[in-house]
Amino acid sequence: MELPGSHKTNPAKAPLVTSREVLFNPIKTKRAFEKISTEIKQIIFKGTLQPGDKLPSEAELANQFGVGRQTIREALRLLELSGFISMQKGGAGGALVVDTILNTISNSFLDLFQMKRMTMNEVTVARIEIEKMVLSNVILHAETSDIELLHANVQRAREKIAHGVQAFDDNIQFHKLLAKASGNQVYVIVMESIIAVVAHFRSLLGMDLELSSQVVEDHEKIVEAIIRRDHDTALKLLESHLLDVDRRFKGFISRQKKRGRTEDYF
Amino acid sequence: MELPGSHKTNPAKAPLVTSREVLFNPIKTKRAFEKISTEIKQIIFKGTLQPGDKLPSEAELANQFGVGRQTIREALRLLELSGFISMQKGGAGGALVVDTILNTISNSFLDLFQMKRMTMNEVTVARIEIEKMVLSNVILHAETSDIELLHANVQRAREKIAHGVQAFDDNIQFHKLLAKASGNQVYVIVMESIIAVVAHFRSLLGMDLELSSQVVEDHEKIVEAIIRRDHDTALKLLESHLLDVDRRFKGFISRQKKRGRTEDYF
DNA sequence: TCACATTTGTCCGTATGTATC
DNA sequence: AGATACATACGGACAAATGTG
Repeated sequence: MELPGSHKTNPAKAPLVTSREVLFNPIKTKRAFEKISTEIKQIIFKGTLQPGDKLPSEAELANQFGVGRQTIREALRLLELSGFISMQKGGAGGALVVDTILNTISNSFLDLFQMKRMTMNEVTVARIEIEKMVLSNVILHAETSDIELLHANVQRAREKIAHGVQAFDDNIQFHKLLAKASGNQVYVIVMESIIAVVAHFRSLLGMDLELSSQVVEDHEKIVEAIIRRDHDTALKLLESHLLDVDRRFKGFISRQKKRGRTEDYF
Repeated sequence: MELPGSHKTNPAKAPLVTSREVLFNPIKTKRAFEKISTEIKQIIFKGTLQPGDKLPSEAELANQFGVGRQTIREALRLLELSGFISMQKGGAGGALVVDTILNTISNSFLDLFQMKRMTMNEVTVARIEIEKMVLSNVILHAETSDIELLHANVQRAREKIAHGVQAFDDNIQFHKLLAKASGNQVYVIVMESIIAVVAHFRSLLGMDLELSSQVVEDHEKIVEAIIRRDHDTALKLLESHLLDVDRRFKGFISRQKKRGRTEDYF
């Protein structure tokens, strides 16, 4: 791994224009830790540093970049929150290159919900349309291996229900697998984000075994329709499934409102 | 504003379970700056701190939380990158509460693209389907004020073209306005993210005036169809517009490949 | 099992640049 | 223009965690 040379106190504040085609240079003069963060990010983009690799220790990075350790640490915070590295304490610890960017996006999406920049109603409406679109793609060109994953998911969930255990995580996972089966990463990301909000919301409400059981049944029928490549039936099943879950959500809410809870999510 | 009391050296590592329904507490013991970050985030969620408000100075925050300034700084980095605050240096400076979460999501989405976790082809395919869906919503229930914004956008772009100036930003903005006109924030976010990738890609290629001009013409026709509430025509126009832009992208790429550039985006 | 080395996490003091009044 | 207040950054120090011999 190669890291750029050192330059203390930022001599003469050189332009340092490596990017091309940038009209109107950013107003904000980049701070040292930002430069270092983007520098390391570029190295990861280039593939020189890959998930699994380890960055040098903070002290060494400070040496190589010619800055203090505090600056390095703030740069690492950026990379960590962006999903590029994960920190590990102790002897053989350090900054490990990972790729959890997807997670980062879901978290920010959830932040938007908690900032009340979107309502649960908007999420539901968009979710139904998007998920139907995804399902169309799945039926058109899903690989059998992906369909098998869906099938396995439902089986696992069924067994849990049979043992009186909730299948919360599996039910969430089902929709992620659906997006994956579409073969388009963009859908995976969008679905993951939307599902994060739904999961958050559901965990606020609490789930009972009966609902979990109903959900698994719905999922099972959808998978069967997918296997038969029965486009229309699959879409109808999905829509009624999502609408049903939505109704249950709203039922929970209205019952809670009567007990004094006034948070409005819809 | 109220900030929690101080407690140095984390006495006895108390469970501190404020969240309900959390089975399997997180493996990673939260670090001080993470706790402080989520603490402040909660205050913002609650509405006690709103965009426009200012946080106390780093020194004061360090006092109130009973930690060192470095810890506060790292917490502020998290909040800054998450889009909750923006730092301002100088006399009356400090941490200003803002809401640029949307921006954060677009940036991460772009990161995924640069990590080659998705291809330009996937983006285009998903974009066409999603944007058609958005447009359907626009025609069904867009407010006239939103349609006027679309109209004004096209007019502004036309004037720029007439003066021989590119309308890059306006052309990008058009699609964001379209999402806004759908009335669903979820679509706004998804569109913003996808458009961020498209804009990045386009800036890599460079644009000529002729393309910009063609784009504006397409947009204008789409707006006209929206005003007439002509659903089918609008969707057809949009699809051919997006496919056309995609063809031009691919044309650029194949010409560049002949000149030795081998980056594969599709 | 125990000591040791390494590395992150945290604190303090200090200096500097910068925007505001 | 000068004073002030603040973020930015450096360096040294110690605590805590974790793997290793």
